[in-house]
Amino acid sequence: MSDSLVEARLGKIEALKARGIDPFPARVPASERIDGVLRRHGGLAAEEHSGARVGVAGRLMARRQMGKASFLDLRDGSAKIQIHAAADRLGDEAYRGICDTDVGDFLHIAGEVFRTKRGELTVAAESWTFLAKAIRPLPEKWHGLKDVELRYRHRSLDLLSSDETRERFVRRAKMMETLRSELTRLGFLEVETPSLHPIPGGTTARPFATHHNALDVDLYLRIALEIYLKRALIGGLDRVFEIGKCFRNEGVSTKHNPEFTMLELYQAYTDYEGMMRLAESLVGAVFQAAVGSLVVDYQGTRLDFSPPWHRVAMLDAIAETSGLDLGTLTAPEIVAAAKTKGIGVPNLSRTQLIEHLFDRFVEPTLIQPTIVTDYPVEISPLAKRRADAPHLTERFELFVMNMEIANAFSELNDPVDQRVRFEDQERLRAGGDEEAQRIDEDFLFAMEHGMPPTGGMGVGLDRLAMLLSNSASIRDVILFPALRRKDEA
RNA sequence: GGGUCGUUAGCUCAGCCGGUUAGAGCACCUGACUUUUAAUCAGGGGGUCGCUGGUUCGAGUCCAGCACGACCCA
Repeated sequence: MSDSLVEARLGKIEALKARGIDPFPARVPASERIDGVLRRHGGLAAEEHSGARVGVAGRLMARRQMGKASFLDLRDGSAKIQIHAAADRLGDEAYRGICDTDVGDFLHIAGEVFRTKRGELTVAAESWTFLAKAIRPLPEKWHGLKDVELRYRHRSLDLLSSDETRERFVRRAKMMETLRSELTRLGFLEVETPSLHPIPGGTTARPFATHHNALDVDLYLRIALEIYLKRALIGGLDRVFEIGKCFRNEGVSTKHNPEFTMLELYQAYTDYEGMMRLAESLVGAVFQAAVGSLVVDYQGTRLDFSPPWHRVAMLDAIAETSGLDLGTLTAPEIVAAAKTKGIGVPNLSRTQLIEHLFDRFVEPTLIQPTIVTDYPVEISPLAKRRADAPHLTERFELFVMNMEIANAFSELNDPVDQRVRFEDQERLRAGGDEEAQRIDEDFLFAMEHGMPPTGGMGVGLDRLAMLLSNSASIRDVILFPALRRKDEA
């Protein structure tokens, strides 16, 4: 087994100790990040010596040994640099010591920066220090980890051996940084709200349930950030946002992870039209920062995020794609109309039929960024009704590549209507719909003291990160995605 | 939940129609080598072929079940 490799490495640890060298020292000689060294000495010509001494610390990634001299590749979190170790410069004992290190170990190297005749910027080691020992070999240096299961289960190794994987998470970090700086610039305040909710609210989804022993109450991991953020907004924090994990006890797929990251923001004195403009500008800023362009390739499809995005009302989109003009048709009339067009549909409520037809005909067509507006009131219990069509709401969802990326409303701020909506949801729950929302009296109590007209939006950041990093699966943009437990032994 | 495919050394992969002791490259060990960069050259060690059962004179290979994963579908 691999144990022979591990045992050999453990033997090296003992050998280091026997020579009085700590294989895991706490102190590190002065060092600077490798990218800084590369930048500062980038102007050196081939075979030119800088005369400058530097200290660098990092992981040994490769070794090319030629007897009494070796080239090593040392990498830190910023970059990689070549080290030249030679017996005549280091002395025989130090050279033998550095030859005894393994790829994967951490070393500190001090020496002069020069450029080799082949043109590679290199540190000519004058002294070195052991920083930490690795007792298992790194993945294959050229192919890295190809088995996706290993990549997800052992992400540290994937990150070490794949520049593409690193780049995905760099882009994700730029996305987060840009969202925070843009929203802050616009006067939004970042807040944190509870993850443990007595009533899982803000959307329809199955929650994870847990129990607080000391308080002896059942609690749920949040499925959305919405309700508490609106309570903060009612309190006068009238431009707020939160970036946080939400949890849904549902299936796992290339587009779903049971815990995922949401951005939710609420802005008083605007509406869903304002949210459309904000979505365009925020997403644009993110693409500009992380990719440098509003036009990107995603899995072979060219996506153009330049504003304004296509906008279409839900029922219009259904009419365009299915040929079914639902108008004010009742559910049985819709089923009949579908039949005359040769479309078989299940026997559902009017709203469920709308959702069904949308999923079946419209969603597959939504490739370029598209804002779908005017959702039925029954499935939008927290959104304001359209004044001219009270069965519809001022709500939109952003779709890209058939994926729902964002969801936004003119927020319902009428506490009387909000109570009616909750009661409608409770009726659905009583009728067996486990995901229907529940009356939240604390939320209503706050709203009853007055809530300003508000636009709010939620953005699925993992999916946005997929688009930014050309990732086919949500697992590629989550460092440690949910996987089934694999029993050892 | 259903279908298809996959699982062989630490990693990347071969392994044909079921037939001797399961191979290669990287990594590792030994030796040579002072400008290499997937260094090179010579030699060596390393395997519960995912797990369990079945068919067979004989199973990495065929069959069934299970586990894990990927993709597609609901």
